[in-house]
Amino acid sequence: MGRGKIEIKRIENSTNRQVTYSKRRNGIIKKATEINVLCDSMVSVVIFANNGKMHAYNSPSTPVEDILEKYQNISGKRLWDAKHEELKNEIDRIKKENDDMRVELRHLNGEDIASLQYPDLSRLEQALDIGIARNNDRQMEIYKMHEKNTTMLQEENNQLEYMLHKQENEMMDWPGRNNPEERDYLYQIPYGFRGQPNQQGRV
Amino acid sequence: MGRGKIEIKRIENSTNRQVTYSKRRNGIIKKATEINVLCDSMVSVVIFANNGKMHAYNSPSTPVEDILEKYQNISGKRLWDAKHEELKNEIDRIKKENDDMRVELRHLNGEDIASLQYPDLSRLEQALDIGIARNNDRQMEIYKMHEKNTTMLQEENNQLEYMLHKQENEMMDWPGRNNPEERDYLYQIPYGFRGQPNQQGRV
DNA sequence: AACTATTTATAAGA
DNA sequence: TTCTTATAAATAGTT
Repeated sequence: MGRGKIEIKRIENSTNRQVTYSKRRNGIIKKATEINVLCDSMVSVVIFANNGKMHAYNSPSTPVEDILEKYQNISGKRLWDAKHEELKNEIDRIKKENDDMRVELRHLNGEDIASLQYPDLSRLEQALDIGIARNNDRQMEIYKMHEKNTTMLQEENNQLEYMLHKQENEMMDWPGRNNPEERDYLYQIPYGFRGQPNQQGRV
Repeated sequence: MGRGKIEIKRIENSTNRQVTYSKRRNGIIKKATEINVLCDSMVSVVIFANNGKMHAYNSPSTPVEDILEKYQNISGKRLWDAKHEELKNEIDRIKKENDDMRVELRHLNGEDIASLQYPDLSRLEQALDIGIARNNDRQMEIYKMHEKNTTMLQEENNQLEYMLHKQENEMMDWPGRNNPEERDYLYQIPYGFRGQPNQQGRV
């Protein structure tokens, strides 16, 4: 399209090439904007001239826009690689931490200790002893708490029984005192309403 | 360029839009190859159709080629994201594993157990007991080995002493038996040559 | 997917 | 570069 037909091969005349580049570059970018508008498609065009200068078109607000922008940025690839490298390094680091802990756990469970020698063994024993001691403390704590609760329940029970008997005695002088249904009434009162025993220390 | 002029705005007729897209897409890509050849420039064109399908052109052997290729690859963006996602998921997974082990380790060390209740506590105690037992076994094993080694050394010593006395007695009838220098000779024989005591069981 | 009348892009020239 | 313009190429509407 032009005054004459041209073969599609490198234009040797540098000035000519430069001019053609400029014209056709505009042409492509115009076409890109057009297809974007007409067909509602995302387009990205990047052209690097012979001299290194870059021109680009990105259809606006497309999901790829920023990504391609990053890539058009010279450091794009490196950024990507760096991110990967970073993530991989983190994985390696955590994996190592993981392995170390796994070994320690196995040792604490008494596995794989056939090769351990003295300083390590006694360190391990010490750790286990501390664990046992603290576990015992905690168990004792729970035991004491249970004991306390039991005592409290017992007290509650006593009080309950006392009230029951008091009620029975009082009912001797009331009408219906010989009616068993009425006497069972106390048992139907929900627990929470039967007076307020000390509730501190409950779990 | 066509039977009639069209306004550059979204083509509402879907079929029409699809056809126009297809034609113009080919046009742009043709132009891209042409400017690449004619002007020796690097070009990259990526077009995403409305329906999500992607077409792309990359001028061959440009420095950015492989970068953009990744993007122009249909799953390019998704691959990238997927790779990142994958790595991040792995990190999360390992981190979780890590945390679990850390908690277990702390529990075995008797830390953070103030909130533990019974089933867990006794399970922990059991694990610790097993650890202690195996640790003891190992320590006993090492102790026995030491004992054995000591016994062996003692035996060696006895044998050595025996040989020494035997030598002394024999030397009574030899010339130079009163020469102290000659009697010290035995002590200078390297240990390994003084007979062959049982060496099994050495560490 | 082909055709073709027209529009558009652009090669060459200024 | 930019403008001009003859002509090649692209493509809208049609089949």
